[in-house]
Amino acid sequence: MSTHPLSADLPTQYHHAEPQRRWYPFWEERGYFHSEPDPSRRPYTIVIPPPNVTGALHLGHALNNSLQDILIRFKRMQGYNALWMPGTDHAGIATQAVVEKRLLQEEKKSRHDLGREKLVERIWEWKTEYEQRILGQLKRMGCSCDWQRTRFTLDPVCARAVRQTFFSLFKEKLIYRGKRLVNWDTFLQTAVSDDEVYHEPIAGHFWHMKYPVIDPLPREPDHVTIATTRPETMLGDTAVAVHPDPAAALDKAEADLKQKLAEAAEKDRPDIERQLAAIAERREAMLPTLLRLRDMARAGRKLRLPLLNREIPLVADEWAKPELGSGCVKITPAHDPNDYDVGKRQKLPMINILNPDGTLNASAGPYQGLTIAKARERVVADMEGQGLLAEVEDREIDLAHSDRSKTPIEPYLADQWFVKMEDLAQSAMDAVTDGRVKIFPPRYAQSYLDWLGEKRDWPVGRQLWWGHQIPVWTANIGDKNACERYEQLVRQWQEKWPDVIAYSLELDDDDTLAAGEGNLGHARIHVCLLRDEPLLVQEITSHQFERDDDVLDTWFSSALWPHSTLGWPERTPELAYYYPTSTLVTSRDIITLWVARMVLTGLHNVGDVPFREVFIHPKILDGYGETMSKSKGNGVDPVDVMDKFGADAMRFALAFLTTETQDVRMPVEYECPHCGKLIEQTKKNRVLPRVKCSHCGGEFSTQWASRPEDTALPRGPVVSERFELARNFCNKLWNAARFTLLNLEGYSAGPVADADLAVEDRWLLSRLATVTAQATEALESYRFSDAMRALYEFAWDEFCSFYVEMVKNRLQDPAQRTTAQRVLAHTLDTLVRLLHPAMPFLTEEIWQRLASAAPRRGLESPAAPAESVMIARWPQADLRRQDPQIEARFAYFQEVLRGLREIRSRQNIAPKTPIRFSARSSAQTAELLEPMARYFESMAGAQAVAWGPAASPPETHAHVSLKDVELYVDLEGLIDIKAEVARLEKERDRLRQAIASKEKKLSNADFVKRAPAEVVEKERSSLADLQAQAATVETTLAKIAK
RNA sequence: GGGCGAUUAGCUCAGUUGGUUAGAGCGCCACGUUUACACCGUGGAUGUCGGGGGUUCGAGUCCCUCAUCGCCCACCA
Repeated sequence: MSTHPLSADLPTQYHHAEPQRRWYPFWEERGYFHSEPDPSRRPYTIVIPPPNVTGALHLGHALNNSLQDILIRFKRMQGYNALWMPGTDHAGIATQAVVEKRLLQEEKKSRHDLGREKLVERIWEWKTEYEQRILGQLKRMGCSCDWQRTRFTLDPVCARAVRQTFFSLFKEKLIYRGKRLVNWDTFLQTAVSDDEVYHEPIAGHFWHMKYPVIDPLPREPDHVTIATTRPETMLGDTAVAVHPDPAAALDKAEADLKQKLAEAAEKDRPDIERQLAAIAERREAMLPTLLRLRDMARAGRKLRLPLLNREIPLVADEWAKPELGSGCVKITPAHDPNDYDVGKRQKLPMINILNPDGTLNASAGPYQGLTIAKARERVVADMEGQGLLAEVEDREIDLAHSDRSKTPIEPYLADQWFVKMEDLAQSAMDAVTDGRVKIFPPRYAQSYLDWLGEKRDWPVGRQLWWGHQIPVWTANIGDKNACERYEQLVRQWQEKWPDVIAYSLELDDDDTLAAGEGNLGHARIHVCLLRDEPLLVQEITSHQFERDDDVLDTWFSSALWPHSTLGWPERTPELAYYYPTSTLVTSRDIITLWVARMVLTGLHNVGDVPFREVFIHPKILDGYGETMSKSKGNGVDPVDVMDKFGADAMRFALAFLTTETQDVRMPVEYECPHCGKLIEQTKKNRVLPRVKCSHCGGEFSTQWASRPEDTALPRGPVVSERFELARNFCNKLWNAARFTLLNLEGYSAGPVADADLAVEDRWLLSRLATVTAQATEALESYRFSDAMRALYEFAWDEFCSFYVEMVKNRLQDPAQRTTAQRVLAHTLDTLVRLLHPAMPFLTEEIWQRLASAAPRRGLESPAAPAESVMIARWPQADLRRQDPQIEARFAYFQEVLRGLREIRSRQNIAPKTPIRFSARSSAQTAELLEPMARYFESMAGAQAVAWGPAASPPETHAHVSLKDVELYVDLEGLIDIKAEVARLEKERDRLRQAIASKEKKLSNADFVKRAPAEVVEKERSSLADLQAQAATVETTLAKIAK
């Protein structure tokens, strides 16, 4: 139709770039993204999981945000007042680490060279750059966020919420000071969180060392043996423990093992039996010694800590397991969490032996100043020199490393602020168990509940500079009098600045704890300020209060996100209207870190849950099944995908892949900018800033390029064939629209009477009603893949492959053209609305073009369409149009059509050669099929000569057996006997096999007796069918053979 | 060590409450430019549904077990 006036403007391929550029500003300018509280309408609200400003978004984010936008657009079309609250997260350590790393690389400076203020300034610059980039990526994706409300977790609105939350928790004594083992990164000189630590097995040793007993009595051992993988920590030892009742402990261990043995599988038994034997042996060999040591511990006997010559007690504590090692364990309270507990129970001193840079401090005596590695060597050598090294075993150790610096982690205990979780956790658990918060898929509720159920207190401090600084000022207290003085002082301040200051006292657990340089434990008073009242700050600092250097865990501010973004603690209209929000869309790895904490802070601060429903979506994995992350280099920039395939294709593909159980595997390739060929992305090349094309040898840069010599190269985008299905679908839809538009000449709107509808119209409208209902239901229950699949199949297989083909004739017929146009326009209109949430740009492009070709649309009472599909009404499933009889007719029609085409194909009959056929079937089926005769002509070039039970095969024919229909094509002068015989023999074999299997089933007396009668009946009739088919095939074969 | 999930065509995945001969897309083979679309159309080939056991008249689907992979949590003197 190259002569059509519109065709020049309608290329045969959909070009995504132009519509993407055009329609986003169109929507934004009209304010469609913006929402204001409006009590007359129901709100639907989503708060974005704020992306980290660490770097650009990857495909995982693209998935997360595509789904949110699909929901928001869907609900907006359904008439909800839809708000999608956007924003970004400061992401504490992650962001600080990337900026520090860059500082080191580019300027060879550490953060200490720069100082706190300057570093934070640098991070803000980074944040500004990446926030822009992230928001730009979201816009390119078509996200319909209310940008006027964009928040950042460090902006004043969020900061105020953080401050208020911290203050009230502090005041309620839900924030307290405690000791916690921190993962100290000696390279970055900062603590890193547990999830930024990875374990790597390295070859290490297990050293057995002897600690002499001081003045052993007769019959007492003169030393105890302990074992360790970290011998240098002995310098911080303050006791050795032995079990208080080793005999009972051994009994229990034995009983447990026996229990296990009883339940164990055959192959595990030898191992358990070995362990049991070991315990028996131990009881024999070691129990007397352990009992004696226990008695010595009770008697308060002391050991001499070698090398430092410190006296340390032998204590009785259950932490020492008689079934392990020597049965005795060294206690280093300041460097091991379990030992810390022992230390507290036994009131032991706690000696920190480390400096922040990982060297040993003064507590290490002669080893002061050494690095840990050096100290380890020296300690081992010195112990050996004194004859105190009993044994060295080789052993593989799972050593903790910092994810940021790749250096080993040194654990030590430090003062930390904790949030007491007992009641808060319980409230969050209740919210899920009683259904106020629903989690989809439901199995994830389990991990949520399990994690909260442990009610572990939440350490909220981080030794960083980037974040919300903890609003606590601390003064050391010298003595009891000073304590009273301070309390009095604070009370005065409280009178002067009511509700702005709270305080707490931190007293030593025990005055006998060792104090001094580098050691833990002294009394302090803490004050927490709701805001930085200048006079008050001046006042407290003048009394030797110093502000805590640490900042809050980044999750502390994100925990408040649903209410802080709405203005809490102000009682804003937004908070009243939009809170609780409707749906949270996130990934499973932060259910505990984030989702659970939002629920508990929401309940604590606002008194209600933050959201009604949580949808947990799959994770995007690379071709190796690994999650995408920056450190692995396997992240894919959605912009690459959108450049090549378009935003609509990317969104549709991601939603199409979002099933309930399966992660999304996404093997990717580089596309060479020189030759256009694809190069597989491997573990090796995915981290490189430049890659050499294996086809043409040309070099190109990747997303990791930062040096000028790399960025100067042409960029090789990362692509994946997994988007092709969606890209092709976009094109298919575009062409369906193109066909419609090219055929709407002379279109006039007007009501369409049922009597005017052709059979294919009624079929299409019936299917459309069903698909509308399916898609709506699927989206409402977060079954994105089902929704996309239903629409894809309807659009492609039904609308394009059948309806469009069938309607072509009628469009040529002036008498039928009008109705055909109206149905066509209406269906495209509906389909475009259904697809809009997933494919916003393409659907808007079609919508706008359709608006000029068919300015009024609809079957019953045509009306002008909305000015944008984005604000058009979501289609209502018109269930009255569902017509099972028509659908049954079509099922037969499609089958016969397929049969005709199959015969044509296997007989190599040219498409233009007309054929004639007979279809033998029941009268009922014939009645359904007969009216379709003209479509067999137009769509398969086949003319029907006979229908019904009496239809007989022509002399020479090709045959195919369909459900309820025997189809014969007259092959007079056309037959390819060889092809037909081969085909029929194959068919015969297949039928024989099926018959045999059915007969076997039906000859099974149990089956006939026990299976429901209808199932048996179905099997019987199906067998009869198969036998009839087989008979026909046999006769045909016999005939042809002649 | 505990928990969750996965394992179905060469690849990536669907498969409702167990019930005819297990599906899709890509890829592959053959044919085809039929006036929306080659990012297309028509047809075709391709599966011991991870292994083993069990329940059942009947198992891809339910139970047990083993294996492999992934994720979460805990621990590692």
